[in-house]
Amino acid sequence: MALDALDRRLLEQLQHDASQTNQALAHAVGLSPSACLKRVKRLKEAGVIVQQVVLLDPQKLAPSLHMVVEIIMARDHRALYQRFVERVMQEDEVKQCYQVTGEVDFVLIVEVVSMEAYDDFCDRVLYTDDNLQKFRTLISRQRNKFVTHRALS
Amino acid sequence: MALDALDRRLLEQLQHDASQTNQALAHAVGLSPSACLKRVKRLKEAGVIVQQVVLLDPQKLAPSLHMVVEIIMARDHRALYQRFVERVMQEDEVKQCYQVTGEVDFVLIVEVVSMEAYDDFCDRVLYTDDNLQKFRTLISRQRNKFVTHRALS
DNA sequence: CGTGAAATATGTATCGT
DNA sequence: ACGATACATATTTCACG
Repeated sequence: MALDALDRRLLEQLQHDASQTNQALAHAVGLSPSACLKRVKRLKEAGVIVQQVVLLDPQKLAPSLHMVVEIIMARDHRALYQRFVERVMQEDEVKQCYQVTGEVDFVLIVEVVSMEAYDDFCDRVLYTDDNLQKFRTLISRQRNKFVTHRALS
Repeated sequence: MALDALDRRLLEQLQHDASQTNQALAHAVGLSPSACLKRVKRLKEAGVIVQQVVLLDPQKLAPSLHMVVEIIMARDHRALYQRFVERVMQEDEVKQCYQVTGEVDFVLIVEVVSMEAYDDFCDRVLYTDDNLQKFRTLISRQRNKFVTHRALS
Protein backbone atom coordinates (compact mmCIF):
# COMPACT_ATOMS: atom_id res chain seq x y z
CA MET A 1 0.00 0.00 0.00
CA ALA A 2 1.37 3.38 -1.03
CA LEU A 3 1.45 6.10 1.60
CA ASP A 4 1.13 9.69 0.44
CA ALA A 5 2.14 12.79 2.35
CA LEU A 6 -1.24 13.02 4.04
CA ASP A 7 -1.07 9.43 5.28
CA ARG A 8 2.37 10.06 6.68
CA ARG A 9 1.17 13.15 8.51
CA LEU A 10 -1.68 11.17 9.97
CA LEU A 11 0.61 8.37 11.12
CA GLU A 12 3.06 10.89 12.52
CA GLN A 13 0.27 12.38 14.60
CA LEU A 14 -1.19 9.08 15.71
CA GLN A 15 2.14 7.65 16.71
CA HIS A 16 2.47 10.44 19.24
CA ASP A 17 -1.12 10.85 20.30
CA ALA A 18 -3.88 8.49 19.35
CA SER A 19 -6.28 9.85 21.94
CA GLN A 20 -7.17 12.98 20.00
CA THR A 21 -10.59 13.05 18.37
CA ASN A 22 -10.98 12.51 14.68
CA GLN A 23 -11.95 16.16 14.36
CA ALA A 24 -8.77 17.37 16.01
CA LEU A 25 -6.73 15.00 13.90
CA ALA A 26 -8.45 16.18 10.74
CA HIS A 27 -7.72 19.76 11.64
CA ALA A 28 -4.09 18.98 12.46
CA VAL A 29 -3.41 17.51 9.04
CA GLY A 30 -5.73 19.81 7.11
CA LEU A 31 -8.52 17.48 6.14
CA SER A 32 -12.24 17.30 6.74
CA PRO A 33 -13.27 14.88 9.50
CA SER A 34 -14.85 12.45 7.08
CA ALA A 35 -11.89 12.29 4.73
CA CYS A 36 -9.61 11.91 7.73
CA LEU A 37 -11.68 9.10 9.16
CA LYS A 38 -11.68 7.27 5.84
CA ARG A 39 -7.91 7.42 5.63
CA VAL A 40 -7.37 6.23 9.18
CA LYS A 41 -9.81 3.40 8.57
CA ARG A 42 -7.96 2.47 5.41
CA LEU A 43 -4.64 2.48 7.26
CA LYS A 44 -6.08 0.13 9.85
CA GLU A 45 -7.59 -2.21 7.28
CA ALA A 46 -4.36 -2.26 5.30
CA GLY A 47 -2.56 -3.33 8.46
CA VAL A 48 -0.29 -0.32 8.56
CA ILE A 49 -1.79 0.57 11.93
CA VAL A 50 -1.53 -2.67 13.87
CA GLN A 51 -2.69 -1.69 17.31
CA GLN A 52 -3.71 1.19 19.51
CA VAL A 53 -2.50 1.06 23.08
CA VAL A 54 -1.88 3.11 26.20
CA LEU A 55 1.62 3.34 27.64
CA LEU A 56 1.92 3.32 31.42
CA ASP A 57 4.42 4.99 33.70
CA PRO A 58 6.59 2.21 35.17
CA GLN A 59 7.24 4.39 38.21
CA LYS A 60 3.54 4.45 39.06
CA LEU A 61 3.23 0.68 39.02
CA ALA A 62 4.68 -2.07 41.12
CA PRO A 63 8.43 -2.02 40.50
CA SER A 64 9.82 -4.39 37.90
CA LEU A 65 13.18 -5.32 36.45
CA HIS A 66 14.25 -5.14 32.85
CA MET A 67 16.91 -7.52 31.62
CA VAL A 68 18.80 -7.39 28.37
CA VAL A 69 19.61 -11.02 27.57
CA GLU A 70 22.16 -11.93 24.93
CA ILE A 71 21.92 -15.46 23.66
CA ILE A 72 24.46 -17.55 21.78
CA MET A 73 23.20 -20.67 20.09
CA ALA A 74 25.19 -23.86 19.77
CA ARG A 75 24.35 -24.44 16.13
CA ASP A 76 23.18 -21.97 13.49
CA HIS A 77 20.34 -24.04 12.20
CA ARG A 78 17.16 -22.57 10.84
CA ALA A 79 14.70 -25.02 12.35
CA LEU A 80 16.34 -24.80 15.76
CA TYR A 81 16.25 -21.02 15.60
CA GLN A 82 12.63 -21.12 14.61
CA ARG A 83 11.78 -23.35 17.51
CA PHE A 84 13.53 -21.03 19.91
CA VAL A 85 11.77 -17.98 18.52
CA GLU A 86 8.39 -19.60 18.88
CA ARG A 87 9.18 -20.70 22.40
CA VAL A 88 10.36 -17.29 23.42
CA MET A 89 7.56 -15.34 21.74
CA GLN A 90 4.89 -16.99 23.82
CA GLU A 91 6.51 -16.04 27.11
CA ASP A 92 4.89 -13.00 28.67
CA GLU A 93 8.11 -11.86 30.29
CA VAL A 94 9.75 -11.46 26.89
CA LYS A 95 8.79 -8.02 25.67
CA GLN A 96 11.15 -7.85 22.71
CA CYS A 97 13.16 -10.33 20.70
CA TYR A 98 15.82 -9.35 18.16
CA GLN A 99 17.63 -11.81 15.95
CA VAL A 100 21.07 -10.32 15.46
CA THR A 101 24.28 -10.96 13.54
CA GLY A 102 27.74 -11.42 15.05
CA GLU A 103 28.85 -13.41 18.06
CA VAL A 104 25.46 -13.11 19.64
CA ASP A 105 22.41 -14.69 18.03
CA PHE A 106 19.46 -13.24 19.94
CA VAL A 107 18.85 -10.26 22.16
CA LEU A 108 15.82 -10.36 24.40
CA ILE A 109 14.31 -7.63 26.52
CA VAL A 110 12.76 -9.42 29.47
CA GLU A 111 10.64 -7.82 32.17
CA VAL A 112 10.13 -9.53 35.51
CA VAL A 113 8.80 -8.60 38.92
CA SER A 114 11.83 -9.83 40.83
CA MET A 115 15.15 -11.59 40.63
CA GLU A 116 13.43 -14.81 41.66
CA ALA A 117 11.02 -14.45 38.79
CA TYR A 118 13.99 -14.03 36.47
CA ASP A 119 15.60 -17.18 37.84
CA ASP A 120 12.38 -19.02 37.14
CA PHE A 121 12.31 -17.61 33.65
CA CYS A 122 15.87 -18.76 32.97
CA ASP A 123 15.16 -22.22 34.30
CA ARG A 124 11.98 -22.55 32.33
CA VAL A 125 12.97 -21.00 29.02
CA LEU A 126 16.72 -20.75 28.67
CA TYR A 127 18.37 -23.63 30.51
CA THR A 128 15.95 -26.10 28.99
CA ASP A 129 16.72 -25.25 25.36
CA ASP A 130 19.25 -27.76 24.11
CA ASN A 131 20.49 -25.57 21.27
CA LEU A 132 21.29 -22.70 23.62
CA GLN A 133 25.01 -22.57 24.24
CA LYS A 134 25.47 -19.54 26.43
CA PHE A 135 23.68 -16.44 27.56
CA ARG A 136 24.58 -13.23 29.31
CA THR A 137 22.24 -11.04 31.32
CA LEU A 138 22.59 -7.29 31.55
CA ILE A 139 20.45 -6.04 34.41
CA SER A 140 18.85 -2.69 33.72
CA ARG A 141 19.15 -0.20 36.54
CA GLN A 142 17.05 2.28 34.69
CA ARG A 143 15.17 2.63 31.43
CA ASN A 144 16.03 6.14 30.34
CA LYS A 145 14.11 6.16 27.12
CA PHE A 146 11.34 4.15 25.53
CA VAL A 147 9.50 5.40 22.48
CA THR A 148 7.42 3.44 20.04
CA HIS A 149 7.21 5.72 17.04
CA ARG A 150 8.99 5.02 13.78
CA ALA A 151 10.28 7.38 11.16
CA LEU A 152 8.20 7.32 7.98
CA SER A 153 10.92 7.41 5.33
CA MET B 1 -1.95 6.36 43.78
CA ALA B 2 -3.43 3.03 44.76
CA LEU B 3 -4.80 0.85 42.02
CA ASP B 4 -7.68 -1.45 42.84
CA ALA B 5 -8.77 -4.52 40.92
CA LEU B 6 -11.03 -2.45 38.67
CA ASP B 7 -8.21 -0.09 37.73
CA ARG B 8 -6.00 -3.01 36.89
CA ARG B 9 -8.64 -4.54 34.68
CA LEU B 10 -9.05 -1.24 32.88
CA LEU B 11 -5.31 -0.88 32.35
CA GLU B 12 -5.06 -4.49 31.22
CA GLN B 13 -7.68 -3.79 28.58
CA LEU B 14 -6.27 -0.46 27.48
CA GLN B 15 -2.75 -1.79 27.17
CA HIS B 16 -3.98 -4.22 24.58
CA ASP B 17 -6.61 -2.13 22.87
CA ALA B 18 -7.09 1.55 23.50
CA SER B 19 -9.29 2.02 20.45
CA GLN B 20 -12.40 0.55 21.98
CA THR B 21 -15.14 2.96 22.98
CA ASN B 22 -15.74 3.87 26.57
CA GLN B 23 -18.97 1.90 26.43
CA ALA B 24 -17.25 -1.26 25.27
CA LEU B 25 -14.56 -0.80 27.88
CA ALA B 26 -17.16 -0.24 30.60
CA HIS B 27 -18.94 -3.40 29.58
CA ALA B 28 -15.69 -5.38 29.46
CA VAL B 29 -14.82 -4.57 33.05
CA GLY B 30 -18.37 -4.51 34.37
CA LEU B 31 -18.92 -0.83 35.05
CA SER B 32 -21.34 1.78 33.86
CA PRO B 33 -19.93 4.02 31.11
CA SER B 34 -19.78 7.07 33.35
CA ALA B 35 -17.98 5.31 36.19
CA CYS B 36 -15.60 3.81 33.67
CA LEU B 37 -14.89 7.19 32.13
CA LYS B 38 -14.19 8.72 35.52
CA ARG B 39 -11.66 6.03 36.34
CA VAL B 40 -9.84 6.30 33.02
CA LYS B 41 -9.72 10.06 33.41
CA ARG B 42 -8.33 9.66 36.90
CA LEU B 43 -5.66 7.25 35.66
CA LYS B 44 -4.62 9.78 33.05
CA GLU B 45 -4.53 12.66 35.48
CA ALA B 46 -2.55 10.62 37.98
CA GLY B 47 0.01 9.96 35.26
CA VAL B 48 -0.42 6.21 35.33
CA ILE B 49 -1.51 6.37 31.69
CA VAL B 50 1.24 8.40 30.06
CA GLN B 51 0.36 8.25 26.42
CA GLN B 52 -1.94 6.69 23.87
CA VAL B 53 -0.37 5.71 20.59
CA VAL B 54 -0.79 3.57 17.50
CA LEU B 55 1.77 0.91 16.67
CA LEU B 56 2.67 0.45 13.01
CA ASP B 57 3.69 -2.64 11.09
CA PRO B 58 7.39 -2.21 10.21
CA GLN B 59 6.88 -4.47 7.19
CA LYS B 60 4.37 -2.05 5.71
CA LEU B 61 6.73 0.91 5.95
CA ALA B 62 9.99 1.79 4.31
CA PRO B 63 12.53 -0.76 5.57
CA SER B 64 14.68 0.19 8.51
CA LEU B 65 17.44 -1.33 10.59
CA HIS B 66 17.44 -1.94 14.31
CA MET B 67 20.73 -1.96 16.15
CA VAL B 68 21.42 -3.12 19.66
CA VAL B 69 24.32 -0.99 20.85
CA GLU B 70 26.30 -1.88 23.95
CA ILE B 71 28.32 0.93 25.40
CA ILE B 72 31.20 0.83 27.85
CA MET B 73 32.16 4.07 29.51
CA ALA B 74 35.71 5.05 30.40
CA ARG B 75 34.86 6.29 33.87
CA ASP B 76 31.88 5.51 36.08
CA HIS B 77 31.06 9.05 36.99
CA ARG B 78 27.57 10.27 37.65
CA ALA B 79 27.78 13.63 35.93
CA LEU B 80 29.38 12.11 32.84
CA TYR B 81 26.70 9.43 32.71
CA GLN B 82 24.03 12.06 33.05
CA ARG B 83 25.48 14.07 30.21
CA PHE B 84 25.55 11.00 28.00
CA VAL B 85 21.97 10.09 28.84
CA GLU B 86 20.76 13.56 28.01
CA ARG B 87 22.67 13.57 24.75
CA VAL B 88 21.36 10.21 23.73
CA MET B 89 17.76 10.82 24.74
CA GLN B 90 17.33 13.69 22.38
CA GLU B 91 18.41 11.67 19.36
CA ASP B 92 15.46 10.46 17.33
CA GLU B 93 17.25 7.31 16.21
CA VAL B 94 17.54 6.15 19.81
CA LYS B 95 14.28 4.39 20.59
CA GLN B 96 15.33 2.86 23.89
CA CYS B 97 18.09 3.42 26.40
CA TYR B 98 18.85 1.06 29.30
CA GLN B 99 21.42 1.76 31.96
CA VAL B 100 22.74 -1.64 32.95
CA THR B 101 25.10 -3.23 35.43
CA GLY B 102 28.12 -5.36 34.60
CA GLU B 103 30.81 -4.93 31.99
CA VAL B 104 28.49 -2.93 29.81
CA ASP B 105 27.13 0.43 30.97
CA PHE B 106 24.40 1.27 28.47
CA VAL B 107 22.33 -0.64 25.98
CA LEU B 108 20.65 1.35 23.24
CA ILE B 109 18.08 0.25 20.71
CA VAL B 110 18.73 2.41 17.68
CA GLU B 111 16.62 2.51 14.54
CA VAL B 112 18.01 3.88 11.28
CA VAL B 113 17.03 3.86 7.64
CA SER B 114 20.36 2.53 6.39
CA MET B 115 23.87 1.55 7.29
CA GLU B 116 25.05 5.00 6.21
CA ALA B 117 22.57 6.59 8.57
CA TYR B 118 23.99 4.43 11.33
CA ASP B 119 27.52 5.50 10.50
CA ASP B 120 26.38 9.09 10.73
CA PHE B 121 24.75 8.38 14.07
CA CYS B 122 27.93 6.80 15.44
CA ASP B 123 30.05 9.72 14.25
CA ARG B 124 27.66 12.27 15.64
CA VAL B 125 26.73 10.70 18.96
CA LEU B 126 29.14 7.97 19.96
CA TYR B 127 32.61 8.81 18.64
CA THR B 128 32.31 12.37 19.88
CA ASP B 129 31.63 11.47 23.51
CA ASP B 130 34.92 11.65 25.38
CA ASN B 131 33.81 9.40 28.21
CA LEU B 132 32.81 6.62 25.84
CA GLN B 133 35.47 3.93 25.88
CA LYS B 134 34.11 1.26 23.61
CA PHE B 135 30.91 0.15 21.95
CA ARG B 136 29.68 -2.93 20.17
CA THR B 137 26.88 -3.05 17.63
CA LEU B 138 24.58 -6.03 17.21
CA ILE B 139 22.71 -5.68 13.93
CA SER B 140 19.18 -6.95 14.09
CA ARG B 141 18.19 -9.15 11.20
CA GLN B 142 14.68 -9.38 12.48
CA ARG B 143 12.53 -8.12 15.32
CA ASN B 144 10.52 -11.16 16.30
CA LYS B 145 8.59 -9.63 19.11
CA PHE B 146 7.73 -6.17 20.34
CA VAL B 147 5.03 -5.62 22.91
CA THR B 148 4.46 -2.60 25.11
CA HIS B 149 2.23 -3.90 27.86
CA ARG B 150 3.39 -4.39 31.42
CA ALA B 151 2.22 -6.82 34.03
CA LEU B 152 0.23 -5.12 36.81
CA SER B 153 1.57 -6.99 39.82
C1' DC C 1 -12.75 15.40 -0.84
C1' DG C 2 -16.41 18.27 1.48
C1' DT C 3 -21.21 18.96 3.46
C1' DG C 4 -24.80 17.99 6.45
C1' DA C 5 -27.83 15.01 9.04
C1' DA C 6 -28.64 10.69 11.58
C1' DA C 7 -26.56 7.48 14.78
C1' DT C 8 -23.38 6.95 18.63
C1' DA C 9 -20.52 8.14 22.14
C1' DT C 10 -18.83 11.21 25.67
C1' DG C 11 -19.28 14.05 29.60
C1' DT C 12 -21.94 16.01 33.52
C1' DA C 13 -25.28 16.55 37.08
C1' DT C 14 -27.91 14.24 40.31
C1' DC C 15 -29.37 10.62 43.05
C1' DG C 16 -28.77 6.35 45.59
C1' DT C 17 -25.95 2.94 48.10
C1' DA D 1 -16.44 7.68 48.26
C1' DC D 2 -18.12 5.32 44.37
C1' DG D 3 -21.35 3.68 41.05
C1' DA D 4 -25.86 4.14 38.29
C1' DT D 5 -29.24 6.67 35.69
C1' DA D 6 -30.60 10.17 32.62
C1' DC D 7 -29.88 14.03 30.00
C1' DA D 8 -27.10 17.56 27.33
C1' DT D 9 -23.24 18.03 24.42
C1' DA D 10 -19.89 16.41 21.14
C1' DT D 11 -18.24 13.20 17.86
C1' DT D 12 -18.46 9.69 14.49
C1' DT D 13 -20.22 7.95 10.37
C1' DC D 14 -22.58 7.72 6.05
C1' DA D 15 -25.19 9.10 1.85
C1' DC D 16 -24.83 12.45 -1.46
C1' DG D 17 -22.96 16.30 -4.26
